[in-house]
Amino acid sequence: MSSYHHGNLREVLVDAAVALGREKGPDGVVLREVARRSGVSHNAAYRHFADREELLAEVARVGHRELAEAMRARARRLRVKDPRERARKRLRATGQAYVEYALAEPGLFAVAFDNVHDLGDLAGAYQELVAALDECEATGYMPHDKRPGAELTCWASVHGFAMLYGRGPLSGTTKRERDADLARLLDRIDDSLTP
Amino acid sequence: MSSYHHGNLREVLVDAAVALGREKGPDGVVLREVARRSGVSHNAAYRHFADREELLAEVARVGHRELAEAMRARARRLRVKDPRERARKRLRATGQAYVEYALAEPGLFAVAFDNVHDLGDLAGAYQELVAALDECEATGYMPHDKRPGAELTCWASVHGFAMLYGRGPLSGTTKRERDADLARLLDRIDDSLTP
DNA sequence: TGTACATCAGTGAACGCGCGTTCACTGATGTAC
DNA sequence: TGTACATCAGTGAACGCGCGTTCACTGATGTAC
Repeated sequence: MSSYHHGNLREVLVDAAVALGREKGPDGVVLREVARRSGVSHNAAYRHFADREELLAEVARVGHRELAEAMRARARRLRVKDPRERARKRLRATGQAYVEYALAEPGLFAVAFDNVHDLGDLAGAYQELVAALDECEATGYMPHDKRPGAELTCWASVHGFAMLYGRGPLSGTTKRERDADLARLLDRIDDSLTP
Repeated sequence: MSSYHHGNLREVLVDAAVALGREKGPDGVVLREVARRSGVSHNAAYRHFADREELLAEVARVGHRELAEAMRARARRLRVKDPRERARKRLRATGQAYVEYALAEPGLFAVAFDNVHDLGDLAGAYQELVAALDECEATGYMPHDKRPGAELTCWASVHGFAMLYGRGPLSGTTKRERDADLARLLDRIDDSLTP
């Protein structure tokens, strides 16, 4: 299978780098280890990437994509008829997916978060939040005057939660308790956006 | 001044390490650089600390102390008579101080946050938040059923904000806009905790 | 169909860097007598 | 008051580590004729 001319070494390298990112976070994505895992000499990567940073950016892109997809997937699963109730549930699902992805993939999430060069890098996830909030407003679940800037307050809450319970000071919390805390956080977001 | 036997080298080392932490964050606290800045050979620190981690823990303690003090100072400055209004303002002040410290001292904040070994390390700052929330409840500003777990939702919001606008993806925001966004975040926290 | 040759994708050795940590040491200090 | 000596707080050299990156190279591939 492995001829001298590899053919798809680039993909293999990215895969290995992503795996390292998952396991060890940003500092774990080390060129020499990536090469080792790809069964290739330690400088072969330079045929495909200018430097380490370029490879890391590729890993970050995978993280961005996965996060956005996790959020979309969860929204898609919703089966609620009443439009306002649907909007509410969708917003919750969005936040929940964000936190759960960050906690399930702390390494990759950290790489993704540390390597946002353009805000567009987060467009996928961000647009999912925007859409959820738009739906809340459109259905009348959220009053118009609460709409401006709602992205930022929601994002901050949910992101902070992920940090505190992920690598942070509350990482020792049991899953049971953490789930309850997350539910309460989402309740409070609801409260803050409704009259 | 500097005799061979230094006398207060330990303090000098901690000061240098704190300065490095402020400037460059956790990875910047490097034993050899600390020694260089203290005008001492690179292994002298081993007379005072078992290893790098022990020194880093000391830097973290300074961060914890400063954060707590910043929060206390801001609460002390309040001059409001009406008890409920005072409680409300105090909670805001607490959150604002947290964010402002994190943004003003990103390096030290990161060291402090990364080196929480015991939750008690954050006791100073945490108790300040607890006290503010207790006052909100005691004065009837916050209904009793919103009290449980309020620490966590407040902390998450404010911490997430600091992350997003600090080193994070929103670090490019102007101070003017950031202040407005923070004010709105605090508004929403208010909304979420009041009937 | 066969062959010369340019191009491409790998290799292996080496460089320079900075780090944390350990070791045997030495100069300064304080204390017992 | 002076001196021997234990103790302590520094020093300088060295080790081993792993990294990113560069260099001259070589083997494989595809193409032009």
